[in-house]
Amino acid sequence: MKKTKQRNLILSIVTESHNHPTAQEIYLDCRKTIPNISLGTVYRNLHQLEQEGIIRKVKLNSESDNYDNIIPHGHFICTNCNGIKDIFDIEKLKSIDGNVVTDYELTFKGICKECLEKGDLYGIKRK
Amino acid sequence: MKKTKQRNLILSIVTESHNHPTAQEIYLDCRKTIPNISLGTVYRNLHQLEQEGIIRKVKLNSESDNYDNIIPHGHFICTNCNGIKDIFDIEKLKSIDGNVVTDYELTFKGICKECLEKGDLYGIKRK
DNA sequence: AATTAAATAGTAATCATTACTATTAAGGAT
DNA sequence: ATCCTTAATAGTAATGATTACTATTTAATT
Repeated sequence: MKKTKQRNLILSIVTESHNHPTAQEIYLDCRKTIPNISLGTVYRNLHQLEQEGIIRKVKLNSESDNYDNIIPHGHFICTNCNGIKDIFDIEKLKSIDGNVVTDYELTFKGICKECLEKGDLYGIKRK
Repeated sequence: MKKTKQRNLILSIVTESHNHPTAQEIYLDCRKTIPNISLGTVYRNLHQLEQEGIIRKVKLNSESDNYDNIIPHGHFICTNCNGIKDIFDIEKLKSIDGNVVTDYELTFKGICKECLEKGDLYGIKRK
């Protein structure tokens, strides 16, 4: 992976903004620095950086995907103002730091019991 | 909300399948019973049923949204076979029922502290 | 400086979702 | 049971996010 100013800029926007930006938002932000950057370049780099485990894609409230740093944390979405906060403490479910929790969504990833038992790892069924 | 055979069918597919189907999958399943059902009808009913709190939209691995029953539970996605399991027990993070957990995503929803303090509820900022 | 392969900009294509419109059919009133 | 009103539907067109494609540029190596 070659170093380019486009990739560095995209990476810094995702990791330093703490705003969970979408590809479109990253694109607009990039254009302040590199006015003729291509939207395709933004998408391609987001995929590559995600593949390398340098950033991660998260699915929040918006139609489009959001991108975030890889520090493990959850998110709190206010259903009133649509604001999003990072949550590092998962102990108190009814109320977190004064925010009232009315709903949550939890998704784990890993290797399922059946694949482990069969030894069917990295097989052709992999997406 | 009037009762229609299309809506009943869509609802039963979402709540009885336990497969977290996408709109497309629900559409194809519906066509076995109502061959000329419209894809728009599927989307419209999914939205209405979601608004009524009868079903919920979840964001899993696929490009498109998935639909699920409203019984509170998390999901376990196998990164090897892409299978999805419902998770009702959230105690053991490293290993759940024999599945190895390597990653997770947690999203809360509710009303944030700031909105509560301002009394800014159901305001114009609402999405 | 010359070379090579990866990366880019710009554009076209794809796919999920939404919008639109004329027609159909619930469900209440007569 | 028939009429009436309005929501719901089927079918199609439009939108918007993402991906694919291609000629050109550029990072990194010789």
